[in-house]
Amino acid sequence: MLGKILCVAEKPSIAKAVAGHLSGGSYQTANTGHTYTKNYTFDFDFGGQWGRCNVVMTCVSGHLTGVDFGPQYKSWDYPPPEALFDAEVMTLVDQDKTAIAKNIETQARGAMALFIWTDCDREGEHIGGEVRTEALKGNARIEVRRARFSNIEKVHVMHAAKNPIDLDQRQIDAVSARIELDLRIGYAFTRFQTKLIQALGGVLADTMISYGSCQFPTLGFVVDRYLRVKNFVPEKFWSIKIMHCREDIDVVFNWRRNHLFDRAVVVILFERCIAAKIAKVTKVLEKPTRKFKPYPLTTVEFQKAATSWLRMNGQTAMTIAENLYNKGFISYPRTETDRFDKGIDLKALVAKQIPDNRWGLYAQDLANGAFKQPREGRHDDKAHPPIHPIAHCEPAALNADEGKVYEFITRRFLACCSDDAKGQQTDVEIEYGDENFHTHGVIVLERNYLDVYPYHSWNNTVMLPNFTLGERFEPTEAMITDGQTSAPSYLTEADLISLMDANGIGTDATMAEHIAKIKEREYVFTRARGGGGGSNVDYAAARGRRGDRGGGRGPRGGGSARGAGNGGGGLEEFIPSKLGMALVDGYDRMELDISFSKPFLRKELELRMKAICEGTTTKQVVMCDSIRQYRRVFNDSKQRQSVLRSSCRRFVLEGAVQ
DNA sequence: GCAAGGTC
Repeated sequence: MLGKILCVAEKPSIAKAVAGHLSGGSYQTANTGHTYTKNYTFDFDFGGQWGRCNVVMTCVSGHLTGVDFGPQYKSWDYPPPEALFDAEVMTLVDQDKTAIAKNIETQARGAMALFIWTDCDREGEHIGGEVRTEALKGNARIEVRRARFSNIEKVHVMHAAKNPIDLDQRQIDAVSARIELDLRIGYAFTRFQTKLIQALGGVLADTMISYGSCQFPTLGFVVDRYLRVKNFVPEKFWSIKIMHCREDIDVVFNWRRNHLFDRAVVVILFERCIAAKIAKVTKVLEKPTRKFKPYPLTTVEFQKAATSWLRMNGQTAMTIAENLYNKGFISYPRTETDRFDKGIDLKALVAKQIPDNRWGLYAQDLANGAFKQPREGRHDDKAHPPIHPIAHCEPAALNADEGKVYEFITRRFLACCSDDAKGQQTDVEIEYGDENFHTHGVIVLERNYLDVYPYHSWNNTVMLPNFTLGERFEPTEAMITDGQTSAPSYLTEADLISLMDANGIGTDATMAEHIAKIKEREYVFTRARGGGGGSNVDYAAARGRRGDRGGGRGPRGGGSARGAGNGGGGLEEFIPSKLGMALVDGYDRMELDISFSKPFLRKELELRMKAICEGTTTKQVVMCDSIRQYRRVFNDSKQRQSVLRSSCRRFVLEGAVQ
């Protein structure tokens, strides 16, 4: 009779893949009482202390538990919100996960060991801790180990199975600190500001005004850019442009000084050029150049591309990618990794695209020898490869939006496996009077990846006539040009995602949700770029539109209905509502120790989590310090609440423009 | 009625 080992992965796909590798493809499948999870049974030789064992491989579906306050904190009236900073927090298995928890508890009975196969990131470690808790309920003596793996190639999985490590309690602690702090500050401030602002009445009387450590900085980015556009003062400038026609080509030479803000100075310098009459070629440089193929695709880059090039919002794009993943067409869509692991057979993946009638010939070309190893980015989450197609998919099998996403992911992958585009560039510099001018030409010689990746273009090519170093010529024309500095643009969703990414707001899997959330709360709205008159839409009008939808919330989770239509093609840009402006303005005027509309608070939490992981501090210390800090900010906010109240009155009820 | 993070 063989000993038993229970293996638990973070999600069904990993459980199935690992079971397949360890069993050599033959395992028994049993239901668990939960729709998405299965138990796979087989034998495997773990070597060392365990030897050949009977294995049950199963999984959870993300986090097993959630946190909440006790029933005595249900009311928003009593006790006051600040009580939530000390209130006991309960950790309970989610309602819809009880069957999963029970399955682990049951399977742990009679098992010698529990092997945890959750993703090798911080959240995965915490999920591993949740799995351990359930297993120990069924078997207090079970030995708990953790498999360390960064991809699900067979060799790698086998190695992970035979070389388990321990769960990292520090990472578990770091995540549980984050969970508890987000709950306390989120609930406390949501209740505080909602009650405060609802009391103003009018359109605000029944508005939910949530606070979250990710929502507010996201709103802050939108407001910050809005104000920069609004407060922008254009400045006039002047420049000198030289034209010369040779070999029937009109060449434009641009001024090395670019432009100056003093017209009189430009006129003097221009007159000296004219007086000199003859220009002299001081530099002619021809050299090869290239346009680099893109990096392997991360989730953040996928969302930026989808919102910029595929005309859909980030949330819709993610939902579609998840569907394609669940149907087995693409790899896991939540990844920070922008380099392919050495073990992965990229050529085989390319070959799978040969049957396609859009890019099949191109894939064939790569397979026939044009294949180039993808570039290696610097990010590796050690849990998932870059997003790539894993099976060919006929267009007819997908709806329009799914088709666009699949096409993008596939073309991106083929582009990664191609050669860079190559060209020849020419730089010519001239001296004219005391001033220097330059021109730049490019000829594309080999398009390479551009042939399969229409999202990039290299069309700004300019062919230059021949110039010789040291030659002198009289320019055809010289003129003073004028212009003015222009305001930055309002944020696009891609810009917003970039800012969130750079500032550690949300994760690849949640950024789109935070953006959707601040739209749902009507802190911000989007409109087609160039639309509107430049002032933000009235908050009351926005509320009226919600009423038109029948008073209910928008379709839950159903991004596709609204996400697909972007008003016929233009890029969408983000504008704060009057309520969004009021919130940022109000909290800014309160001058709290730590700004709510900036990413500082979240960044601090991230640093504290990192410190817990590195062992330089503990969860207890972090909880104590953070709660003290939050409570102080809360008390300050309460004392200065009239400031927030008057901002809301001014922006929303009295309709101030700014 | 409130958060952010996993995942289906």
